[in-house]
Amino acid sequence: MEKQHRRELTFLHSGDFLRQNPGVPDRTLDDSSDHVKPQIKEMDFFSSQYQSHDHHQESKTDNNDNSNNNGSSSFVDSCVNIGLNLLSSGPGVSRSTNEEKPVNSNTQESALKTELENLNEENRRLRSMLDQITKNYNEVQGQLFMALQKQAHLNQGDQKDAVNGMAGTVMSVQQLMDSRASVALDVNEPSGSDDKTQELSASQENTVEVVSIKDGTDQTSQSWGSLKSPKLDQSKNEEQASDAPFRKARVSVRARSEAPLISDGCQWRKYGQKMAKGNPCPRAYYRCTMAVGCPVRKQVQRCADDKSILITTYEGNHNHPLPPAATAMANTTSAAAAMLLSGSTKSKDGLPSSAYFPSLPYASSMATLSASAPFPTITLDLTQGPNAVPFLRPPPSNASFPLPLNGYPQLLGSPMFSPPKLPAPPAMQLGHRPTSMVETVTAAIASDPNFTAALAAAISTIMGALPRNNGNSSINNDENNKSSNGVPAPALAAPGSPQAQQSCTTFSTKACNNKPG
DNA sequence: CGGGTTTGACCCGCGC
DNA sequence: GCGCGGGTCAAACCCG
Repeated sequence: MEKQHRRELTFLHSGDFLRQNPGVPDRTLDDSSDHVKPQIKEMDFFSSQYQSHDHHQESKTDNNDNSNNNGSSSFVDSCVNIGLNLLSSGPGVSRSTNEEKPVNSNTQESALKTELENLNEENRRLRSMLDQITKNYNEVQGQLFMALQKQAHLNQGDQKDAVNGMAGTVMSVQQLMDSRASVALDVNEPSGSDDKTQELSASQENTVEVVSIKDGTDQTSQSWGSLKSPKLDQSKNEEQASDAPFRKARVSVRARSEAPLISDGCQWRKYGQKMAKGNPCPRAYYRCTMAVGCPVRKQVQRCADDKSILITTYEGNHNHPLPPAATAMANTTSAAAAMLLSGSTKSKDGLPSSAYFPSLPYASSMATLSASAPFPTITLDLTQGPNAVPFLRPPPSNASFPLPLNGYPQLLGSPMFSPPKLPAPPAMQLGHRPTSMVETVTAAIASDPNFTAALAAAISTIMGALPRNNGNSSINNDENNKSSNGVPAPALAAPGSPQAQQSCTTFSTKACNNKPG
């Protein structure tokens, strides 16, 4: 019976209103198995009304429930319209039926009562509808990612040889950060990766194809100034002014590769190089040159401990469409970043829990926060590849976010979904930017525990061989629910490099990373 | 010649 | 205030 709703969802979910329920994030895609909880936390204005009238409606409740279960399709159909009406007209939804009849007070009273009842009924229906839609939405989302994963597998199969592990390094930051949050995505190539692959070719279109929907509108990029030409200080100043406090979000990818540079689907221009303290290897600075003024920059540096590991750190938002190859990782990383920043998706420790990676049998998520880090950082450490032993780390004892992650709702330029979840802070309007489809999807993924699915998809690409068994496990609801409840966060990331240690949060597929000691 | 890289200088934030 | 380190700039250089 879900299918019937799916259609509605396809367009409904593009909006954010489904997301405005705090309750939703806790559920993941895979609701089917569990709870179709009638309780809807999301719509406050509904709930308030609902509560007040609930007793009235109890008798009717059953009817509605029945209709809900049985005649859902028609129900939903009508509800969609109703919802629209309701939004626009508020309390007057059904008023039109009986109004404007100046009568005596008694009549008015009765009329009001009738009206109230009607409203209550409608509220009930809307609630039910929302519930259904929410559920369906989650399901569709899950299916979507499953499909994407499958696609990724197929693609992987095609270019397995060429890509082999390389894909992992494919990445680009579609829209990372506006905020100071920093997300590190550590992707060390699977051991299979060959040294020969000098240029890591992006595995096209695998994975998160969904995201490949070009936005091109992203613009965002408030953070970094123009490409070179300091003269463009105007824009620079504006940008700085607008998001100076938020500009530090990052995604860093650790790839095990001998190649000096990772081809991630974007074009980069080197603008600087510097020796970093504590690392014999120089750090190179790159700017995205795929579009003029693209604010995205990246740093490339080899891990001091393991020079075979290439650490690529991305910063900024692309203000241009990305090739499929670039979008996959971009969205993953952005999702990670969003997740990090999304308070609701974190464990109470403020750390994303392992529950976020139920779909990664070989991945154990590590969430750590370094007090030394100037901003929250997520590190997805995938250095071990699929064969890595999956193990669950004991909950870290540290874990305490020095930074109020909730304070960065606009991360990744995903205002679309942020507002509903978080009280829209002024900053959001500040950095408001048109939300692209990509952003929307990304944000949707990110701000939801379902992020797991996205991550899984991307990682599947990265690793070049995602264990099929539970590609769909990504849609495990319970897991996510737990996570939001503060599941024992996995152990501290044991970043393989000093750099990684700087990161605040680390997700890793490595059993114990490449850390020698 | 245009675009990318190299590299020393400069700027800025932070800690002492 | 000073020094340090990270990040950026931009002239010089290289390459196709």
